Amino acid sequence: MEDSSVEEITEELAEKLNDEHVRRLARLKSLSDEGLKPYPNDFTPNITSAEVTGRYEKLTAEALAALTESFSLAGRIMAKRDFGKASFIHIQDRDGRLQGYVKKDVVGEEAFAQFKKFDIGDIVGLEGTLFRTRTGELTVEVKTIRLLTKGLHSLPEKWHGLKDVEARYRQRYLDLMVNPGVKDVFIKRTKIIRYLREYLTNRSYLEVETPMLQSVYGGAAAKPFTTHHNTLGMDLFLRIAPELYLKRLIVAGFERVFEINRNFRNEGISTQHNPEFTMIEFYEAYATYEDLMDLTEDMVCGLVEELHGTLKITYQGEELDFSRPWQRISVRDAIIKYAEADEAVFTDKAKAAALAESLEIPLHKDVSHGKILIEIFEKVGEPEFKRPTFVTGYPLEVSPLARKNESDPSIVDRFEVFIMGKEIANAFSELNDSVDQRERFNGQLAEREAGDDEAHPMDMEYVQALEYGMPPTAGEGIGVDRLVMLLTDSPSIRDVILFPLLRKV
RNA sequence: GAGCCGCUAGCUCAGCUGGUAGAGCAUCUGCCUUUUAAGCAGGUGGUCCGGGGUUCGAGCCCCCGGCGGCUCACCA
Repeated sequence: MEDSSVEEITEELAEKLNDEHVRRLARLKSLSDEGLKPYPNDFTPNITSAEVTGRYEKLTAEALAALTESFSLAGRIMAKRDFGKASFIHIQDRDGRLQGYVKKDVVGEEAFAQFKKFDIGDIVGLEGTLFRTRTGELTVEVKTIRLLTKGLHSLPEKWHGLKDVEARYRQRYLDLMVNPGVKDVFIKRTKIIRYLREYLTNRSYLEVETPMLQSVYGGAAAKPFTTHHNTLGMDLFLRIAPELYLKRLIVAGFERVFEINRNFRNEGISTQHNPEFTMIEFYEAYATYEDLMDLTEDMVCGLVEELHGTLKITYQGEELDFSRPWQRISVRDAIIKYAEADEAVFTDKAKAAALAESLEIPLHKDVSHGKILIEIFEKVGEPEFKRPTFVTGYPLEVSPLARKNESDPSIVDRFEVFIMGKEIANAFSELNDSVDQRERFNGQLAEREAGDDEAHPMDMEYVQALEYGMPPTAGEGIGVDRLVMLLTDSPSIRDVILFPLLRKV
């Protein structure tokens, strides 16, 4: 029972594995044969490396020598420098690294002989007191050290780390283990999400969860993933957005709800797109899209300041200034300005189509006027908005869930936020007129039949919910991954998703 | 989906005009009780992404395929 988990190294096995793997298995076997439990779970550290550094880094060598307190730490051996009868190791735990000094005449002959069989990559538990080395490094003088888990592979190189991009994604644990900074990105990601959650919670928003498996998908223009429920014998979609369910909850009377969760869109993969990505969507009754502009500025600026201590940050070598007020421009003005378009394109669909053609924008047959305009905007306008910009005045036809503008019925009360040329947020005053909503869905059906397979599907149950009365409401979605990219200076969405989707090997 | 680039030891990378595989780190042996990319001396380690082809001979040239990155297209 003692070593049942330690494999015998047969010739057949050794042939399959590389030399290092075989050597480490042999060491584990040998330690186990000497009576060491190979995978113990009875070691409890009482401090972490960062806590040690935080508390004792400033103490002089003399002050440390006077200290009698003993500490126990656990972590992975990241470096080992042997000196015959002594050795320096660095162990890494969740919040940092700390050096340990293992001396034969301190730990004893037998323990030292065992320690010699420990390798870089092994997880150990150690106990000892603190001292400062001649070169000034705060170090644990190790009194006892135990193997907690054997590592059977050598770690990536100590100096260059793990560079191979594919390996970094497929074996993210190695990336996180050996590449400095990667952990920080994901810690920041968590802080960002926590900030957003607290910000809305403090404004009396209720965090909810709505279905990811849906029999009718909606809330965005995108192609869905399909799946199947065996017992119900029913095909289902993975949601492309939570929108229609969150608004049902506004009908229900929650008045302020939000959800932070994954959406799934069956479309291209790029540095800006992962098939599953995280959105925060929030809905507030008795608010308008203009209220949400203020909220967005306030929330994002607060976040940037909390994370960076300033509103001026650097993204990929360019300065990015979040200072308020953010620039505002309408789709119409952006097209006039950046496409140098004639006003007639807004009233004359043929002229809009001609402009699109001159910009080499491919359009399918029977495309709506509004869709043409938005395509033109995306081509010429989007890349221009480096600093945070609210774009308003979206065409009705591309906004089937948004409230019509009162003075211009060809547009809706909607904005998107662009930063560094990328869409970060999308918000609007919600359409709460059920009759209008039904007509808009019918319009989308026509678009679908005309060949737009991302047109919004009809959702009669949603219309029925609106019929019971949804208070005037404004709602917004923010692409969390993209926000994290900006705030962690990451060029690819895969840098901010722990396990991005890859083809299977 | 298209174009370009990449894939060589566990990791980071060299490899000329086609001539039979190399370095550093890791690892092994020896020396070494305050080092930190420890040091010194000497070793081991390869499905050169896979499959075909050309050639006396292919890591290198040609064809097919795989995986990844970037750009473009679609999308957030």
